[in-house]
Amino acid sequence: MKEADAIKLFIGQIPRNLEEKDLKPIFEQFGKIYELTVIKDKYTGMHKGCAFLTYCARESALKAQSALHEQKTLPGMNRPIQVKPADSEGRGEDRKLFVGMLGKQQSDEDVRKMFEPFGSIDECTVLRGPDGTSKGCAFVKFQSHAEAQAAINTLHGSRTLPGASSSLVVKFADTEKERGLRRMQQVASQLGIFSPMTLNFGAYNAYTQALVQQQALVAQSAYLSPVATVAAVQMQQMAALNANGIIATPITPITPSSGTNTPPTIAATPVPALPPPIGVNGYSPVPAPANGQPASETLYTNGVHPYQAQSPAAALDPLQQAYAGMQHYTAAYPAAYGLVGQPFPQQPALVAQQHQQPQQQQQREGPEGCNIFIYHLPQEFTDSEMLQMFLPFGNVISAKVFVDRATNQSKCFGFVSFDNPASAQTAIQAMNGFQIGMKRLKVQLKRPKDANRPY
DNA sequence: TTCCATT
Repeated sequence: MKEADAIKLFIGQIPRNLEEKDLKPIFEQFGKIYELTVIKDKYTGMHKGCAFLTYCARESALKAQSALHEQKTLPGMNRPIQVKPADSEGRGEDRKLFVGMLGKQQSDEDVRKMFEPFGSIDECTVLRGPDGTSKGCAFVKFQSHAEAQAAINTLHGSRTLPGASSSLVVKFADTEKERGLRRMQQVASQLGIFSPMTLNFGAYNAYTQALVQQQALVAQSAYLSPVATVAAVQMQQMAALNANGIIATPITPITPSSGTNTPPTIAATPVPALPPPIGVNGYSPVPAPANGQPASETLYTNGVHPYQAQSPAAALDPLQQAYAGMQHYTAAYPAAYGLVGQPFPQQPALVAQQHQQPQQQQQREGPEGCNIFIYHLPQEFTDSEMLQMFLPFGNVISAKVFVDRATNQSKCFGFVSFDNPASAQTAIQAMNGFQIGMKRLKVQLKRPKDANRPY
């Protein structure tokens, strides 16, 4: 039926309204088709805009590739059709580079010229927005890993291009997994579940899993808007990542309620709506403390005692953190919070304090040495989330994210004040350099007001 | 400053 050395092709950039029967005529002209499958979402059945194609003859695949790949654009598509061996056919990894800090003016050709000396280039594309303006970065794929590595060695940081804010970045491009994680963060923040206690809990992961399955079912029944369907698909991707062990949490299968269920809400405030923990089985990524204290003592002290030096987050080597990426985020965040194994956040200490001091609405500063400055906060972090982030380290007097007056957008920095310097120091130790996504928090003592005016 | 999708 098919030759032993047949090649499975990946077909990309096909309109989502084209099914196998529509695609067949396009490809049949190059030979007899053994198998043609449009790739669909596992849960929603949504057409993903690409397909796999195997010809009976290897020769047909080669002919189709040279005749079609990047050669024509199907109706409704912005980019030319892709016809190339599927990833499963050979290795495609570790030879593609991400190039950052390009000037906005550099073209594909400019970039190609820069990288040509290091080897044979398979692809070279400057990333552009919808309006065609360069995003200041590019992908360059070499034929071999060694060539790509050579380019990194020579070019990375070698110079600063005109119009770029820092020196040239040349590194291996994100893997599929890393992309997935990035997307996950985006979705999480869009859904408003970015707050510290989300994503990190076993209970929440199980909850997410339940949501995913429900959403998928409901989406299939066409109850949901396209936006919600997309969300469901992305949630499913999150679950897939989860299942791949990136988030080291056991997943308990959920049987969705059948029949006349109301479409669940992906709520803006999911935390209070969380169901009881589901099948977490006491799993915790935090190692037992070495000091002989019962683990539960460590795990349940948030907001009650200042954090100890043995704080798992504080103990992490910053270099480890640099490579741990999102995994670090998911694993160490709850540790920093002392929240692992506890499904719901504690009563914030600030609430009680505000209660005691109802009149004082001012931003309160603690004494000198008690106030910390936090920079590189996630854009979507609010006062409350920052408060929660720092509660484990002591009594928080105030937590304020600075907001642009015109746009109401966070300026991504803020201040937290404690009632004693030790808490501030503990917070700095634990959270300075803490990685969230691709950024790291900068946490340091707030400068005294007159710091810049020595006299 | 991370893309267009890889059962």
